[in-house]
Amino acid sequence: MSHTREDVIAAAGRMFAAKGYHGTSMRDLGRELGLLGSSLYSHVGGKQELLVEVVARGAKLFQAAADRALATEGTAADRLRALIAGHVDVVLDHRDEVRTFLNEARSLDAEARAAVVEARDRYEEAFRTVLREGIEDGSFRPEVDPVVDGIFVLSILNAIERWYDVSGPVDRSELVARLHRFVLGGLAGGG
Amino acid sequence: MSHTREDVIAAAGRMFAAKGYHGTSMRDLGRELGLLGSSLYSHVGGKQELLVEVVARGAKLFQAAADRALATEGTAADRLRALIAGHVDVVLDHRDEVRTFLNEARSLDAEARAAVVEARDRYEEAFRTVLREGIEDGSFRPEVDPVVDGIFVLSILNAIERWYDVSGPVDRSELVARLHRFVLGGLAGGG
DNA sequence: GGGAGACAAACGAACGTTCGTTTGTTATCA
DNA sequence: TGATAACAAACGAACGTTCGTTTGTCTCCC
Repeated sequence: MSHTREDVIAAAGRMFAAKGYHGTSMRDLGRELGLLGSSLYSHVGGKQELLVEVVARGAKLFQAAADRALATEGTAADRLRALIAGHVDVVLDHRDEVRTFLNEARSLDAEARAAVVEARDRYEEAFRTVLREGIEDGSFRPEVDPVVDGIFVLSILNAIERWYDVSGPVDRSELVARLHRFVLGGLAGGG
Repeated sequence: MSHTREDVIAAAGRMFAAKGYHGTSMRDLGRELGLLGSSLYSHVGGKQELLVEVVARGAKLFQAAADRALATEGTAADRLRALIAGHVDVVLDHRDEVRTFLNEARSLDAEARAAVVEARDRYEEAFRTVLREGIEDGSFRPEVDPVVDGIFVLSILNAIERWYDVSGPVDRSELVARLHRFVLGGLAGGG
């Protein structure tokens, strides 16, 4: 029973998400797969490369979800609802990559970290765009700031990974419904 | 010119906030103070003790702010506004301790980490209490869930440290005003 | 069909480095 | 003079990584 490069990357995602990049040694990672740390170098160039691979997968998942949501027909509010639902799906279905993407990017070397910053900005731009549309068509308050209020929305979404318990009392659809009410209320309400 | 224990803890707060606990060595920390790493042991028991001290200061600051805000006269909405403004003050005035408290607690050993979890829960309970009061007196929607929506509010607040730029275009009072509108809209609005 | 050669996967030991920490000594100042 | 602060050197452990070697599997040719 042999291991593939993808096995190693998946295990790295699990370990980095649970213990952090610096908290995970190559020997830990090997043990997770029933191997020695040194054996991982048959599949992978090094530890940093593993982090790059996991983070890249996280970035790609978010971007794909945003592209899908932006193609939604209907009002700006509809597209924002789609962005939120898509974000929740990514977080809950790919938790390890998401955690690593959100929390371990600072352990990347300069070049790879710059790519993450750019990917994150492109993703956030999707939210800013929808907010601008919603302000224009009157769905949202005119004093809404696409940048600042966009950050508020993303702050809530990016935190889900830290507290949400899949086997807890709140199921996925209730989570999305509560997010929709809170966020759209925050943007439209009389505050 | 001699250094005090408090100097070392303050420098540790700065370094842990900037580079993380694992990303900061005792030699780095000594250099920050013009000392050797080994010289720090004249003032402090060890690296882990430094983290405990910094995190404890962060926890204390948040709790004191919550106690003050809860003593505010007026409606539940007034007290929530006070909680938010108090949180912003703590974050902006004690950024290093806050960053360390929020991001580096996972590097604490089990005992100290348990204390952090408890402190955080006590702080969040202040928000849940105000939310319950606001639901009861009709300020907030009856479907508001004190736990889940409380997490939403705290997600926004805890993220401020990550993006807010003191010398940027948004000053403190505008930040607080935008937080108030967004959060109270999210809890009261028609969604 | 069966041995020879090629290949990838994994091992186990060792490398150089960095880490947190300890120890013993020196200098400073009340 | 005696405590305090800082230094300098060293410790053992852990780290990421490299190396030479072994093991198992697949392919090709006789």
